[in-house]
Amino acid sequence: MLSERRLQVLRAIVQDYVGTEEPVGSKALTERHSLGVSPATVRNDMAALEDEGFIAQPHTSAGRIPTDKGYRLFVDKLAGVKPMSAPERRAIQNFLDGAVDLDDVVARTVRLLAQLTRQVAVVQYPSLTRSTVRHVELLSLAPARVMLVLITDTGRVEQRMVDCPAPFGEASLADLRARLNSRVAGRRFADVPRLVEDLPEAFDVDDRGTVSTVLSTLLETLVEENEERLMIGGTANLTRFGHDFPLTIRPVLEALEEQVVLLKLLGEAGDSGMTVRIGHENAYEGLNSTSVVSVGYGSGGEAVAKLGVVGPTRMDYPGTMGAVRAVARYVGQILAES
Amino acid sequence: MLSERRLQVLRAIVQDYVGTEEPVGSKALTERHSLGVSPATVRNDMAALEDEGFIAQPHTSAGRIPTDKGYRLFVDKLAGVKPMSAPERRAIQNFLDGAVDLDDVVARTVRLLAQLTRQVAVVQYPSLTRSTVRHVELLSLAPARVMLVLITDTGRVEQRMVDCPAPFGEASLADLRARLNSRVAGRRFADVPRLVEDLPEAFDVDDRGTVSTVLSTLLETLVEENEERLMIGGTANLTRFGHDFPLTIRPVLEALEEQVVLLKLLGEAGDSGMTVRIGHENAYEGLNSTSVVSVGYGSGGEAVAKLGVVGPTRMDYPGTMGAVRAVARYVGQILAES
DNA sequence: CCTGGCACTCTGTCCAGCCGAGTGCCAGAG
DNA sequence: CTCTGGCACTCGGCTGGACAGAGTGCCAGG
Repeated sequence: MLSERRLQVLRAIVQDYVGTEEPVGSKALTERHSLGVSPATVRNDMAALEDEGFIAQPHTSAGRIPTDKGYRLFVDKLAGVKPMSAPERRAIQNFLDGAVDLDDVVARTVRLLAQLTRQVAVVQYPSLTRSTVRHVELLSLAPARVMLVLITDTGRVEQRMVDCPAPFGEASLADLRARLNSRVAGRRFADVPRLVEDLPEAFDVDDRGTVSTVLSTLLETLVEENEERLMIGGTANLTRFGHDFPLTIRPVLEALEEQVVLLKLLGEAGDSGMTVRIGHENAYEGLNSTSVVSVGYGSGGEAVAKLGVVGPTRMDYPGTMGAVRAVARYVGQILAES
Repeated sequence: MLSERRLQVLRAIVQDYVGTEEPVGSKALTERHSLGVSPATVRNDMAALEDEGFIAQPHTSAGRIPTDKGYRLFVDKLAGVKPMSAPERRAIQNFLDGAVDLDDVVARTVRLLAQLTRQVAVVQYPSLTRSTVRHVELLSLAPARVMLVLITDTGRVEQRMVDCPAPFGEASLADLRARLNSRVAGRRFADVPRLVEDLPEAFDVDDRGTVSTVLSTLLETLVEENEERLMIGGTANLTRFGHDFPLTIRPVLEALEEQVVLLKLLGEAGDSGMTVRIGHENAYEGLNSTSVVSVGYGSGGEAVAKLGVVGPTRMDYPGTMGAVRAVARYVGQILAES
């Protein structure tokens, strides 16, 4: 096991490297942190840390930089989450309070996170399946054409066109609308399939085909992967990545465009509490030199979606984690109010 | 006026520079294009073109590169729009045909444009004010809380929460819904303010306040600037910009994040036909080294919104213009069908 | 008006050499 | 057993000079 001082050395290395973006040497360390020992001792400690794989040298005779494993230890044991200051918290709240609808909430959240962390922000829309049905609306657009609109308690709205196999009268439509809402309103979307299973049976034979079509469109809308949406922002912050970034930035931008990749990334993160994935811990190759900090948010106790940031492994973990947590908390409040 | 040959020289310079990304010299030009004259002659022509401001040298004794003015002349006089090939057109159509709703249409369009042009794609959602009302829905969420949902003929859906000054009964709500739809359904959003002006008068005194509140929320939703949305994609293509791009890419990413800037940019472009803005012709400073190719699209004859691409001034104008035009045409078709 | 020739300019690159930061190891002190 | 100071060594990055290559402008002649 590593001695207390060696852990302190590691902490100092991470902090300095995050600050200066340059490999840190033994002498600089003793000058900037009062470790109470000489550079030579620190050198021995560094050699030990390197043996254990927590730090590495870019070249012989350069300072050390933390490895992914080093950051991991730092995040798990050596650093806490830095809480936001009171003015920061107020600013967050004010900024989010002005939103007019869910799109606006998500858009503002993305901007806010990107600004606070100076990194790329990712915010998932509240999941349909984990939300509650507020209302299902059916509109007749043509004799055999219906628009289906789903509204959740988090304010999310989805619409789908349905081409009916047979003309569908206004009366039948109203009937279906009423029956549907009385069964599912206030219930969780996840339960909807079960709740509407036998609905066609209540209708005339003529209408059953149409009712089934409408219901199957409804169920399709709820299929995971299709129903997940997200918004990203702050990509301009990628330019602060490093000096070599033509090669670094490219795969990251590509990953960000692939919503599937991002959704998977967020999906893999733990469901409760904050998750930090460092460098190679990310399954997607393009993100091997980035860290992802994510957390679930929701209107009540349960998370309805996730949000987080993507940044260089060399990031200010305590600060970033603090910002992510605070934003998630306030977004949850906003959603609960709406 | 420039002689025919000098225009050909300019065309050749633009083509070569776009292809190689390197300043082009007189010798290379005569080798790659059969101009029928010697390098020395071309040198004289180049000197003339430089005097007129169409080309420039990065340094003394380097080849020439086109200026913004040079590209302008190229686009206006020397190059046409390269039509898409039949297979390309089929691919576009197939790709867009799979969309399930408007968000999906826009998302697919962005991806498609980005892939075809290998540049950053920008697609504006169909403008509310230029669309036609398909339906206005009102949902009672609480005694004094109403959700307003607008649906356009282009498939766009907007929702807003309305806090009513007084409780509003189901009957009144149904009444308002019916009256509202009978007045505005099928009409253009731009006409809505005029059409609903006197609506409160038809209601009981008790309900007038609520009706007015609902209507003013409806009108606010239609205010330009708020109602415009857009989607961007293909930012990873920015990495192909140039070798120096830490500085180049940054302001572009920032501009892309500022939706206001982009909307203004698209708004300034001519309403009909394709618009090409080259380098400094763009009012926004961050985009001074990029060109923007945009065109309106719509379900019928009239444009309901715009789409386009943002790329380096050194871009393949004929090909880009061809792709943008073709995509706009097919998106229009898709919207007309839905 | 076009062409071939010529002198000139400038950039990018390559190489050598130097400096500085940082390391590893060792012997000695506490 | 741990810490410290000293010392030799390594290596990357910067500097300066030299060089080659590409391209230009100009001029005299066809």
